[in-house]
Amino acid sequence: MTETPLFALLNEIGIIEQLARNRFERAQADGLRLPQFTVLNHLVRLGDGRGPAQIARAFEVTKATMTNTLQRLEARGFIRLDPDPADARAKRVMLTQAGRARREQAIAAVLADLGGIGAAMDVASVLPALRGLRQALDRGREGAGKV
Amino acid sequence: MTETPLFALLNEIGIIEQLARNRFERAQADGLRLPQFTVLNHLVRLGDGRGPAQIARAFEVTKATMTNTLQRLEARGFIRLDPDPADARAKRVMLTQAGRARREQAIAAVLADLGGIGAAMDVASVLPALRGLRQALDRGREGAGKV
DNA sequence: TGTCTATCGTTCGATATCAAACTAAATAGC
DNA sequence: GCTATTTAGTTTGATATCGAACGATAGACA
Repeated sequence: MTETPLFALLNEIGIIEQLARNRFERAQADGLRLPQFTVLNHLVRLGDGRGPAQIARAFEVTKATMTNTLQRLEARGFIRLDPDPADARAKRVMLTQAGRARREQAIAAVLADLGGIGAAMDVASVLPALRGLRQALDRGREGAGKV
Repeated sequence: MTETPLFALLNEIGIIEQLARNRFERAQADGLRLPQFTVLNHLVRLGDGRGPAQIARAFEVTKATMTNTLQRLEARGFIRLDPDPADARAKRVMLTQAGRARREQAIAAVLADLGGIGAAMDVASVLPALRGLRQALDRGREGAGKV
C-alpha cells in the first residue's frame, strides 16, 4: 500500500528535498555543499564555541558525519577547531571571519535563485503539520537521543 | 534571512526526509536502501521493461545514479538487465520474482514501523501545497528535462 | 581510590548522489 | 548517403551519510 497518503507525502518530501538541495548547491560558486552551509548558518545564529557532538545532535546526524563536515569547513578556512580547556576529549567549533562572510554570500546566492518561490505559496499553513510529522517520526526513533 | 518561512519549511522537509529514510532503512533486515526499494516499487507499479534512462528521469536523478542503483539490485537478484532488441544502446529493466517478493516484504516492514503515523495527521491538507512547491522548484531548474 | 560506564571525537567501509568525460548507437539535416 | 547532434549507459572522483569499532577522557559509585 505505497499509495497511502502518508507515503505519497513522504515521497513528495523526498523529491522536494532533492530539488532544493540541488538548487542550493548549483547556486554556489565554489562547491560549498548544503551541509557545510547549514553548519555555518547554525554557528552564526546560535553562536560558536560548542562541540561537534552537540552540533551533530542539533542536526540529528551522527558524530562521524559531523566530523567529516567540520573537517571540510576547517580545510576551507571557515571554522577553527580549538581544544576545550575544560574537557580534554572535547573541541570547540569556532567560526572564522571568512566563514561568516561565506555564509552571507551563500544566502545571497540562494535568495537570488529561490527568492521568488516563497511568495507564491502559503507556507504558514503547512508548517505546523510538518512539524507534527517530524515529531512523530522522531518519537519512537530507535536510539533516539543517542548519537 | 534564513528565518524566512520558506527556509523554515525547507529545513523541516530536510529533517523529515532524513528521519523517514533512516526509519525505513533500519526496518529492513538485509540492508536494502531506500533508493533500491523505490526502484522496485516503481517497477511493480508501472511495470518493467523500461530503460535506466527513463527510470532516472522519473526520479529526477542522473543516469549515473541509476546505473549504480540498478547494478546493486541486479547483484541482489532483484532485477535483470536485458538488452533492448529494438535499440542496441538501450537496456530493459526486468523485475524478478525475488524482486517482487522483496518489495512486498519491505512494505510490510515499513508499515509495521510507520503504520500508525499517517492516521494522526491530516495528510490531505498539506499535500497540494507541497506539490505546488515541488513544481515551483522544478520550474526554472537548470538543465530541466536533461539527464 | 579504583573500576565501570558514558561521552568525545576519529577512522573505516559501505551506499547514494552529482558532474564531467567517455563510447556506442540512433536521429536529424543537408 | 554523410555528417553533426542527440541519446543510452558507464566510469571516475568528489561529498554526504550511516553503523561499527576504536582510544582517550570524564563521571559515577562503591
